[in-house]
Amino acid sequence: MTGGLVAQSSVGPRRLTTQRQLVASALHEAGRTVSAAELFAGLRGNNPRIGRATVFRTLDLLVEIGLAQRFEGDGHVYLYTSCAPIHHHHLVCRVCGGTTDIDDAEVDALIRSVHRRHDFVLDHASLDFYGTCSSCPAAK
Amino acid sequence: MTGGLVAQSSVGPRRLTTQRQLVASALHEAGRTVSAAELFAGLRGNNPRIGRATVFRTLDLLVEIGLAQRFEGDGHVYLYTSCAPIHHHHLVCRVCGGTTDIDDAEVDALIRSVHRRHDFVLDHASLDFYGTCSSCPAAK
DNA sequence: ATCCTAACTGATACTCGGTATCGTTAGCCG
DNA sequence: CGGCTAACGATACCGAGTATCAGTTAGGAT
Repeated sequence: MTGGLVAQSSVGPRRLTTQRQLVASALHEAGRTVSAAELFAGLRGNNPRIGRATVFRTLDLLVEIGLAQRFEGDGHVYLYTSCAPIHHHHLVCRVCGGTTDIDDAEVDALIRSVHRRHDFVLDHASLDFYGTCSSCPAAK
Repeated sequence: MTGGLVAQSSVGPRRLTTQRQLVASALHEAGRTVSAAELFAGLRGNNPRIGRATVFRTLDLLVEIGLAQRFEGDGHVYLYTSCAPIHHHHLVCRVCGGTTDIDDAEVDALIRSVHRRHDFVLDHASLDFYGTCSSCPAAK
């Protein structure tokens, strides 16, 4: 693994601040997809001295270095989930916000097939699927 | 086919207004994914008497009756494309905005497989893929 | 240990896509 | 034609995300 909260030459040094640790651990402890606003509200509850902008900035950073993944939420909201810094695909439940990893091979087969048949390069980052997991009522 | 611009009992009568025809034809003539704002700007150029809210309302309506499809744009923007009122999946090029239909069978196989293996009901509406088509430089 | 500097922060103002409201306009059925 | 009411345009509003900026602080240099 090459990244982390403290890194790296080409973009300038990064600093491990308490706010960043707070955001990262809050995201990790959530254990499901959460919105930036949700995370901010939770963090404010415990520690009033953290700014809204900082939460957005830190989430961007976490995504950039691969410690979080960003999803499209329903109403123009970004949702985030903590994840290992290797690429994989997700099933995202629209009801409970839970995520499940998908077998890469399955999806990669589709990607190859699509590429072969349509001359189209899929953007892996967006290959996440949305639906309802079995333990949720089909609310909506 | 059961829907159209003029329909239907259970939700009350719908009216075929000039604005709706304008929006629908503008979307159809675009021949690619467009944002509501883009569509609004184009329509205003030709006909100053059309409201922003009407464009949003009409696009919602078109999606509802199946004459348009909504995609997640990049920065919390909805993108729309005109389409036949039957369900199918798309490849959406992030560079040129073009769309290509995907063979349903291919995707349905993945859906079935995912459902069998993960107890997860995929929401068909969101099964659109984003990437770069072969005729676009990999800008970004 | 302390100093220095630039990365980082919180507060706040802003942008902008989408929605709600409301008085007016105009389909469509009789 | 006349009336009912869906749909309209203008405008105010909302809320997520971004930009700005003066103050703060991590962390390497001394």
